[in-house]
Amino acid sequence: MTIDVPIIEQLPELSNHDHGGCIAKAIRTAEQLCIDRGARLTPIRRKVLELLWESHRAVKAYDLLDRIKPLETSAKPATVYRALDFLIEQGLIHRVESLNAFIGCNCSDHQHELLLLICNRCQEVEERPALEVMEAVAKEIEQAGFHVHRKAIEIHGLCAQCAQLSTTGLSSQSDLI
Amino acid sequence: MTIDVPIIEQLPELSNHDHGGCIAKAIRTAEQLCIDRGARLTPIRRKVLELLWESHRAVKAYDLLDRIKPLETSAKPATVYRALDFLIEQGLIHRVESLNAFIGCNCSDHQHELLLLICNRCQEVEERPALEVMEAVAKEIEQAGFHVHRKAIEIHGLCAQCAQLSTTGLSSQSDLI
DNA sequence: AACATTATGTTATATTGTAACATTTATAAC
DNA sequence: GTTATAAATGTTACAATATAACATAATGTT
Repeated sequence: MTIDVPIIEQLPELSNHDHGGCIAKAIRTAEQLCIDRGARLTPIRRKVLELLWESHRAVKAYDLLDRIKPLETSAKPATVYRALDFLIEQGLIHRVESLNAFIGCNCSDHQHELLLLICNRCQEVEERPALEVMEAVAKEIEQAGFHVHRKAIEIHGLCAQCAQLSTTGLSSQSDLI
Repeated sequence: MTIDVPIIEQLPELSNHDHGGCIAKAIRTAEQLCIDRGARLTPIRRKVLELLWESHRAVKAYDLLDRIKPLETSAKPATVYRALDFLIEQGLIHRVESLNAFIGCNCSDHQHELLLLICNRCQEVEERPALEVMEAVAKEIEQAGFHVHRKAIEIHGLCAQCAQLSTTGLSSQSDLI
């Protein structure tokens, strides 16, 4: 006999901050930004953004779809991918290339060149502007005569808290990806 | 009436170097490395490696499969993915996360932390050790208390030669990805 | 030769993402 | 307000990417 608990419930929740504040702020920011740009944060787009902000984990498109279906019975893959496309265009979310997944973007100053720290244990993703990294990348690129359109800098490993757990012997075997 | 030419034939070939040398060297290196480690560079694995070295472009798994099928009629997706897994484990190729594709690795000294410059026009991928970038990343990560397993640093844009073509007005419209 | 290990064959299916066209909803022009 | 236009969504179908599970074959070890 097994107990059928969604995997997400089994993961450690390390965002021990007022996450409600994160969500509220993200939505408010998105609303204002869309107003300023004359872009339309429709109910579907808004819902996808909210779902992405329910945690600091990257979420897969079909997981979003499963969450939306009960609310919007007509939702299909295209529904979700279109909303994601819109949110990416507006810089409100990021695609995590190495996970085929998406996260809300909290770059306060709309600086969209950043480094993602992806924890293989708790699955949380931290965005860091990492200005010195960006400068070093810019230099390297200039040397190569390359002209940048887009950067994806994704680091996998263990976040500080999960690394702590590992050294204290509480780790599972699944953190060595 | 259309002429049915494989897309790869329509792309500019900018690797105007002795590419045969690249291939030969890569295979020789792989052979020696596998001997040293007691790993088996079987015909399938070797063929996949050779195909990845036919250009400096990232190649998709199913394109590899199409190329292998005529030679190994029993080849299936798993055939290719297993070979790719092996080659990645051995550090002989890279997965390009942002393309879901693969390239031969030429890090001479088996330094496998590197930056990929991916040209959106000619599709060529340049690996660069980018030591200063890696140092900056290491610092940033240390500040975050993060423990690295794996890095994916992928820059999309135009390589020097394609950028040149763009400014001289020979560009297509498809290079702004 | 017998056994264990590794690699490959094979079937089926899961996951991720797009194309194409129809319909609806919102915005702009009159 | 009605009409024209554009934007967004609905819908169907499918393409592209990837893995699981188990069977068979090849290789290495004793």
